[in-house]
Amino acid sequence: MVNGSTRIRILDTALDLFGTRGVGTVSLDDIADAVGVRKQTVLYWFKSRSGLIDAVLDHAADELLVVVEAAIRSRGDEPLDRVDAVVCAVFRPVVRRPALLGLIREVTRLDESHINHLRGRLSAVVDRCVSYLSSEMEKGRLRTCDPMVLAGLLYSTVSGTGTEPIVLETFGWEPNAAGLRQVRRELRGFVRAALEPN
Amino acid sequence: MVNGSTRIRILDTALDLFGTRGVGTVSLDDIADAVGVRKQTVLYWFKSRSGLIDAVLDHAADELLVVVEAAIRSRGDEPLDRVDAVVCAVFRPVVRRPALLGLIREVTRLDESHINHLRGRLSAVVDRCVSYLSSEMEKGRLRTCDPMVLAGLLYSTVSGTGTEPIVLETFGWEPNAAGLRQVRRELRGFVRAALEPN
DNA sequence: TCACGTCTCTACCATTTGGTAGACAAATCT
DNA sequence: AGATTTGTCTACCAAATGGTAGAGACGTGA
Repeated sequence: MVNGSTRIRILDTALDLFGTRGVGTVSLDDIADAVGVRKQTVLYWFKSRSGLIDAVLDHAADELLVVVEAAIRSRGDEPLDRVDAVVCAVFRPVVRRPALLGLIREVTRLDESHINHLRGRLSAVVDRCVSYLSSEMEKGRLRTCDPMVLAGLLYSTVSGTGTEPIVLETFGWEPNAAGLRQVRRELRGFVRAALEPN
Repeated sequence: MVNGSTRIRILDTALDLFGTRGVGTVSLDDIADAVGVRKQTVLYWFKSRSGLIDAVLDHAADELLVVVEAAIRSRGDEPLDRVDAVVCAVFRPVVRRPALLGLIREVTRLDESHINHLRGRLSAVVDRCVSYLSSEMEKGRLRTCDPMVLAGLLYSTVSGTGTEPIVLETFGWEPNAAGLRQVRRELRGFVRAALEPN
């Protein structure tokens, strides 16, 4: 594996295509064409379509973990600020790499083995988030509710907002840089309001 | 078109398959097998795959509209109760017909023509929701923010929560009737907290 | 009875799919 | 130099895909 560049180009391209068009509707030929290579080269680097999917999920998890971990450690003690930092961190790929969250969202359409693969990669962060929310609730610094379900709700809100520009457009929103900034502002306000202690 | 039953069975089955597995990964053969009929029978009732997709989107929009319209008209004057009623209404299909919201969410993966088709069917309700939120904000009975984006956020939260049980499971949630009731309870609390006037 | 519209079927077809086998060139090692 | 490993390619293949053409079963009205 001296020459990693082709492998990585395939991984990147596959992530983009899987994330924007859905895993199930992207063929090996599509990926190969986009990379500028033959399908058999893809199958040289990844022994099957299924293996490629797992590798791409790993790739995506890596990218996401770096961003989230950094945000979790940042910014003071106040939980609302901390959550806000994570929301911003997860929202950043929406602009910089829209396919990333789109791919994570594809998990619903994958089969058990790929689901468990991805779960294994993300479970640590997920557990950390849930127990953090839980401890802050006990201290009365967040609205009291079920921390597990709350984490899921937060994920749904952020990921849904980031991955469904088409839905936002239906609601009358304009898909440009200014529009994106506004969505982020509203998203942050929404989450903050939903979490403030009673 | 004396015998509508085959047509409707195809429509229902296609909605379930499209909604749970994604439009792009379901073939005409899959649908035909599930209905217990040959692919050519499907192509008799719907002149092409693309035509079937539009028809299924109509079917889904019909189901959804009935539910939402009823909820909008229900329950007193207080906007938080009204929104709550709509949230519950949209959440009901999650239990009764999980594929319904899953299909709506597929809109991101469809091509322009199908997107516009669905948009046309839903725009009336969408506009109504946005202007309702807007007027209640002016009266100071909802947290003030951009009503369009807020509507999008609400949609993302409810639909994401309903269509991604797998994500919720990753957060440690248990997928049974009691779990669903709890998710609904938390979802309602979350939305209510996010909307309360400041 | 006969013609006609309705409905589902069998028989194909061209294209695309994931995957195998192996040729060939360039680099690397001995 | 010769042998081997690495990376990409061409040439295939069987299965599945969306779609066409048309046969035949069925009931209904004249």
